[in-house]
Amino acid sequence: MPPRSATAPDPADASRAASLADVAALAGVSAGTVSRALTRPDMLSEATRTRVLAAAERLGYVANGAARALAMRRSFTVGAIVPRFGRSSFPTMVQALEATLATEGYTLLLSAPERTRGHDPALLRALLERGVDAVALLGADQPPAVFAALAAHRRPFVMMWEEHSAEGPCVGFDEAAAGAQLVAHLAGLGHRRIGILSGSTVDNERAQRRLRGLTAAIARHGLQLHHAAVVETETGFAQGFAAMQELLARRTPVTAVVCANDYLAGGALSALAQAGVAVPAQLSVASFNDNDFAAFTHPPLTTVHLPIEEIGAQAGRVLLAALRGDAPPDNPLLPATLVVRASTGPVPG
Amino acid sequence: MPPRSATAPDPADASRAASLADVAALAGVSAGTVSRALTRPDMLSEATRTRVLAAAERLGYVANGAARALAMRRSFTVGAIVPRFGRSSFPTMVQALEATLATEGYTLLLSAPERTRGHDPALLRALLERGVDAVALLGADQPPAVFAALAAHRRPFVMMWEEHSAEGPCVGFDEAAAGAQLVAHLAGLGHRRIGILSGSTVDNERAQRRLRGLTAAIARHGLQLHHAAVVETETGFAQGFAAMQELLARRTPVTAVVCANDYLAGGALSALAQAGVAVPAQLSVASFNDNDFAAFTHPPLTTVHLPIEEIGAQAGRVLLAALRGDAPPDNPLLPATLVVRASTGPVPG
DNA sequence: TTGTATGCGTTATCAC
DNA sequence: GTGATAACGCATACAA
Repeated sequence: MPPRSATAPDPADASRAASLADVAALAGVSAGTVSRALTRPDMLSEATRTRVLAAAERLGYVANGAARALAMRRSFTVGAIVPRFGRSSFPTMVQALEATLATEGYTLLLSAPERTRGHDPALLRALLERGVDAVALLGADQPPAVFAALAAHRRPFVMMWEEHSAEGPCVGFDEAAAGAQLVAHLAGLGHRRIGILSGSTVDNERAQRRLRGLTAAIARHGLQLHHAAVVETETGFAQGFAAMQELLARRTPVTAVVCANDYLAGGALSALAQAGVAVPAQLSVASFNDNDFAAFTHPPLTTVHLPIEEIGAQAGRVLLAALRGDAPPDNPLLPATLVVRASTGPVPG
Repeated sequence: MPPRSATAPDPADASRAASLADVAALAGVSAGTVSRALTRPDMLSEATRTRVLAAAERLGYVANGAARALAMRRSFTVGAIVPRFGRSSFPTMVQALEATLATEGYTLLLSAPERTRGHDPALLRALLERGVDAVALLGADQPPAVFAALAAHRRPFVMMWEEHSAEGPCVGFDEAAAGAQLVAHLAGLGHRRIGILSGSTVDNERAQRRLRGLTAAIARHGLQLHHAAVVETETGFAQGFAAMQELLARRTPVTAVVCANDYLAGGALSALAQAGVAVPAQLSVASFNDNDFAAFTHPPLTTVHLPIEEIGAQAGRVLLAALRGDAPPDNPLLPATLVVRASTGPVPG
């Protein structure tokens, strides 16, 4: 609910923006005709259409979306709630979402709350008030009120970066399979003792799932994972740097480390370089690749590559189909790809 | 203009969302009273207020923003057009903008076009149709039609990441001063021959200004800049990697390289490490710091630090002041700070 | 093909 | 303090 305190920029400005009626007057037709000229050009005669269009052009007419939304009961706007937006790979995803929605005339209304506001149901409410036709969410880990509100307002929605949910359609990749690829690769190289640099799992289902997938795969391969070899930290270059320093300080006898993302891994590699630990001669490092610079660290990182942009694009397609009333598109888990690079090698000794 | 082809999700759904009238009926009051209960609680008697609020709660009432925008002639929405969003430091800036606007109840309507759509006046038109009360732009390098439309619709606007413009208020930092700090630092270390890894200047005023500032400072210090020592490339880790390889291949006798941002610099450092060039023993590297991981590369980068988030926050303040009808806030160029780290050192030999 | 009339859900201006 | 009532600007069903 917007505050009532603010004062309007031009409360009672004499010259307001041109309306349909203004255009109609100038063109010498009725308002209805102008409306049709703009939205169903083929319903008009060539002559009046060009006359109306010229008038609209001359007045610099821009439709009033609020009035249109009110009349049509739809806004051609899609809301997205993406917390912790500024420090992540999400912008890429969101841009892809935006591009896909734009193909059918939809505009993205982005809610990019800071962490603390991340799960505030008021965010969705704000979006609904804005009249969004559909909503894209990050993950399925939402307050029940969110799904209730979505259902009450009959708004199609999709959960991005999520595998499955009883609540509705999800777009994501198979985290467990991705982690398993990483672990299998390391196991194949002979590594038995593996460390993990995990993203912070508090209040973050995605980080939790990623960590679970890794530990499960490690167990499946009969490898060892000392809890002292798992460092959990916020995502980021700096955090990866510190986390690796922490891991080194603990002197756990791991021969390989898996990082939950390439920001972390980049920082970790820097810490290793600074500490004089040779990669992969003394320690192998592998990582999930969220941000596409894994290939350009030194040494280049072995990663599982995740199609981030594709999540946004696919999420857009899911929503568009729902908005059209079409059957939902094929929506499989997106495949993650193992890319072996120089940062992993055989066990030392 | 949205396409007319799409069909509504629930064209004539029997149970539509609760409206003011519904709440009024349930509470046994008039619609006007409900409106007041929601937006000016103090104008009502304690009794009716609680009754109305309870009714609204029970019906899960959410205001219709389109109707409100139509009646109030304002939407409490601010538009932002930020091209090339996915691969940059802009998300940080946008999140700060969003946070600042949220303090006064405004929502951000983000237009994040790909490069090719970046200067399309249709983007602004879409935002205006959506009824935004104000607009944040990236840079002053906009088609004239943009400023004309903004003026015609009397929409306050601000240009982010921009120093000065006759068109309106700008928020940015002093690129030339920042570059000068970098060059002065290198000159002080004895470097005479300097190379530059620039962002792509085609169609990018910010990259151009950054490059100009650097070359001017280099000239001022009487240093040498061979044109062969300037490599221009898209921003990104991968691009920095390739650009540095290119620079090395050219065998220009530079002793220091300045990178236009830390993504580029990170890639460049990786290329140097891979090529066996010691930093800074054989080559010094310094950089603009857009993304805050300069401290964690190996070696850590000497940078000028740019307060990216502050741009968004300040831009938000400028807009809010204009929306309030207040005088514009003090809006000085944001200061850039030189941070000397291990990647720069004296001239070899 | 075009004009007319009505409704969309709020806010705001009056009366009471 | 509260209830009618008139905009707000557009889309659309229906009439012409």
